Amino acid sequence: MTTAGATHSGPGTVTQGDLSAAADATRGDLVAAAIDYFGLHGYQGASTRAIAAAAGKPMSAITYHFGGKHGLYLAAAHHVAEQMNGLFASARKASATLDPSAPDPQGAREGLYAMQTAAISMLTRRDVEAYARFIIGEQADRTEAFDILYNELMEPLCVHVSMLLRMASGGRLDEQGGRLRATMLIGQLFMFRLCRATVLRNMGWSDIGEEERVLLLQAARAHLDTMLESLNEETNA
Amino acid sequence: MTTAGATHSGPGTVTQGDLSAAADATRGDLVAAAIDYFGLHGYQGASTRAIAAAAGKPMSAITYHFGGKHGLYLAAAHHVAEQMNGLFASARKASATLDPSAPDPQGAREGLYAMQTAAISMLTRRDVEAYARFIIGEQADRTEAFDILYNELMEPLCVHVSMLLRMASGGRLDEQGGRLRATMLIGQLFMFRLCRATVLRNMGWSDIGEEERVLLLQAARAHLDTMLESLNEETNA
DNA sequence: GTCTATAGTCGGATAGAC
DNA sequence: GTCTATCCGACTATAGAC
Repeated sequence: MTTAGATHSGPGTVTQGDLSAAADATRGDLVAAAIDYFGLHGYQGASTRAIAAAAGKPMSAITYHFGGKHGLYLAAAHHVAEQMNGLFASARKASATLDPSAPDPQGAREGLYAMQTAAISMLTRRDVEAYARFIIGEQADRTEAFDILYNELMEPLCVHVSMLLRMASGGRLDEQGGRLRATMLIGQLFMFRLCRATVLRNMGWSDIGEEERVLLLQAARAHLDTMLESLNEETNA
Repeated sequence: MTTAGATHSGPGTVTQGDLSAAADATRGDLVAAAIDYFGLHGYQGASTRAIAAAAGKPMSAITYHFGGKHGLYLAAAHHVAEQMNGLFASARKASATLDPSAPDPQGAREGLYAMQTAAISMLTRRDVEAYARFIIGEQADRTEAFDILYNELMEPLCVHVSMLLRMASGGRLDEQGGRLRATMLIGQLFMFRLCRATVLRNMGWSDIGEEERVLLLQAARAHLDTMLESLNEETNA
């Protein structure tokens, strides 16, 4: 969503470029509000009135820009995938140069550490809370939005983690084993996002701050290390 | 919800006992339908009309028996906690006799295996799908239903797993460490329930059947074993 | 491109017959 | 206890002014 320095544009006083920039800003505001409301209240529970009001726009703006509630929902799904990928981008870049045909177990392990750190840093971000709930909501409905999220976000993420795991295990894991372990590793941390309220009360935490993130990262790393080492031992035995 | 052999009761032809039994059956049908609809569509997305229709009752039955939509929702929360506890009951019974003051690491480990097996067996049950989504929906709203689910289900479950973990680790885990690990262990498997659609597509599974459950249990056990062993090694070092 | 006003639908709650 | 009929509010979508 380019903001492009477009001020509020009176009719007839602006160039085409500014006009579409203003339209982009409107779309961006609507999508941001939409993710919040859809994530928190579900597709049906979120009203276009409330979303538009939160974005400071009239409801008819949704019809105009997205063709209706459903179109806005799909746009929100794309945005969620994009944002989440962005949050993982730097962690993935660190291990992007790894080549499956030239295994580097230690490099792969460090790539996994980076992914864990990135995941844990997301546990406190308020925007990610809405993203996560948006994703979960789709697991049951499985509309077009599910395909968007799966293809653009979940699949690439799982494939990457799975590849790192297989490389870090020195080839001890097959394709299926890698994907299974990747899912479990992701689930370990995802739990803290999805069941945040339960986890906070249960751990006696008031928030997931710096202190808690350190504890989590230590435990997550230790789990990963022991898992990889036990796999390697089996290989050596 | 006692079914108590109550047939359809015509007016004036039944005793009081049969009347309340029929009422119980009505309540039970409504609650069962409510969990389905609330779980799948959220609080707002589920309409009382649809719930009542699914239960074969008029909408006004909800007002009469539960005072309205909200009352039905709370009743559904109680039912979810009750049912989930029931599904874990036999696994918990196996380790209920363990006494923290007389540690039995091997017994505790077997208790954890039993809990893992119980959890994995839930991944295929359709009713548990609705339960799980019901629970997740509450993590954001945090209404009275959250307290019901937390106090009656999540808290006792986490405490039990945490106790088993601490005992199995030979006292190497402190209270906080036990709870943290318990959360992570639960999350590992919960992931397969919550993101079922994603996991199925990603693993190339069409369903989580006997074959898949075995794979999962093996991996989950292996994780638990390596975690416990690494904790014990640290103690011995 | 943006907004106001309006139409048509569906939601939950309630009253009252049986 | 159970059901039908009805009220009122909130929703999405749309038409049309600016």
